Amino acid sequence: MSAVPERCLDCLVRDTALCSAMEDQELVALSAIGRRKIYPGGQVVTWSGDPNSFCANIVTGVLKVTASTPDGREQIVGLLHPGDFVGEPFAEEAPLTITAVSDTDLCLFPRESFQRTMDEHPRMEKLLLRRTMASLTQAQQRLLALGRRNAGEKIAGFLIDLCDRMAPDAEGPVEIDLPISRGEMADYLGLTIETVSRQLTGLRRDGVVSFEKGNRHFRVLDRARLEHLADPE
Amino acid sequence: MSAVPERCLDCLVRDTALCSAMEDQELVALSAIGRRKIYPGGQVVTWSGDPNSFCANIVTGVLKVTASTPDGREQIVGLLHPGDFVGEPFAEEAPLTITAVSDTDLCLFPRESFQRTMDEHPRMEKLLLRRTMASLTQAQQRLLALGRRNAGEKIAGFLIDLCDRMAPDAEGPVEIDLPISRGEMADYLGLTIETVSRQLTGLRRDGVVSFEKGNRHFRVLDRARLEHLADPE
DNA sequence: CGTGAGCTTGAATAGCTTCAAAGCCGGTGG
DNA sequence: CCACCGGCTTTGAAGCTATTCAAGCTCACG
Repeated sequence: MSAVPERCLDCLVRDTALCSAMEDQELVALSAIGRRKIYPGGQVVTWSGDPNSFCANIVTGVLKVTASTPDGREQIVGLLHPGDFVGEPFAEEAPLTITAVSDTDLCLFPRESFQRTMDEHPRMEKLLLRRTMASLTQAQQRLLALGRRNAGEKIAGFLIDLCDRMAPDAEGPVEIDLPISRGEMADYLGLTIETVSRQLTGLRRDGVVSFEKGNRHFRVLDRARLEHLADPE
Repeated sequence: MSAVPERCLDCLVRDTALCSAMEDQELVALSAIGRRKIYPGGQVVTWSGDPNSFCANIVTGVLKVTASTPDGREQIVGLLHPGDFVGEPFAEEAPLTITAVSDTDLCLFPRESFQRTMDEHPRMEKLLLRRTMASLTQAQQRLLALGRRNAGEKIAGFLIDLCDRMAPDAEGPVEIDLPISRGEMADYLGLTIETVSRQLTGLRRDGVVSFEKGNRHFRVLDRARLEHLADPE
């Protein structure tokens, strides 16, 4: 009988990824089929249309999930962070392209083995169901943003969401590092890079945010105003 | 010991709704907590923000699921048909507004009882997971449409999807009844009612579709062209 | 110090929306 | 059976927002 490997017991996401639904001794089953792999930033993890061989947990790093039109227009449909689950355990063909935004450490599972393991561990399956439901609700909120909000509202909403994720309970001015480039913000919000840039300089000019140490690092000076811009009534 | 009621055994969606994952004898558990209710077209089933008390299966009819901004802009994030599951079993508060588009017959379950029943019937839970994953993939494809496609592509794609749903394996000209109004198409595609109207007359003028017997009934004359308009390369 | 990728800024344009009015169609009542 | 009403839809003209195209800028890195 095999033991739970060290890489699981002291894993950074032991208590936030799907494995959090498992007792230590159950981890044997998952760890037996999982292996770690690091993808450098910019590298593609899965191409849309390829055979769908893997699922994964993110240990460190950020992934973007993208859909595109045949003529090359791109839409980022999701950004995934440490602890998040990656993939579609039931599709034969990968529906979307997945790319590492920064260097990313994944705990990979062959899709079919993962399905079997899930069958034997209902608590993990239940947790995956809850998370998938939550992802769906989030995607639905984003449908509203893409379909009905204008550029300013999209940008403000994006920054608010970032704050909530990075510093859920901060009071004063919040400092944030953007995980993605201007071009990726554009692909996330259904805008062009130029529109993103103009909206951000607008916010800076109005004193709502300030940028520092390069244009990836910024500070929210007036959160109330930002919230009002994101959701005007 | 109670028996499975007639309304379940000869239910129209016995083999397509979540119940299809259950043996006849298991249905006792579900039928014990479910009750049928008919909502007339136009009536709201759940308001976003209300306590999330119910889930349901659709027996007949069509529902729309909408999200809106505080100032009243609306986005249809999903259309649901007979056999589809409705609701979010894990949220305390309903995240979205659900409205009957046509007269709709629902098989309603109190949310908490439904959760318990699901715990005891893993096959049903598994089916719900599969369907939720599929809904997520569909929502992600719609994010691409809303974020990156123009009005003509949105309309063409919508009509193609309708054809695939209504007549998956038809060859010649397909006849379709639109389940929704122009205004609802606009809210589904992130457009205005006027733009939807203009695009549709454009398609008619170009001989791609024809409208008959009122503007809810149409015929696809040139599917190849419609597909090309939906996904140009 | 030079180079290049990523970002910003400006001007012109296109596409969708807004505002306004007229048309169509189904249902109701005379 | 026909006239009228009201909601939905179509059409037109004007306006505005975001895109496109084109420079120039910044900054990290060799």
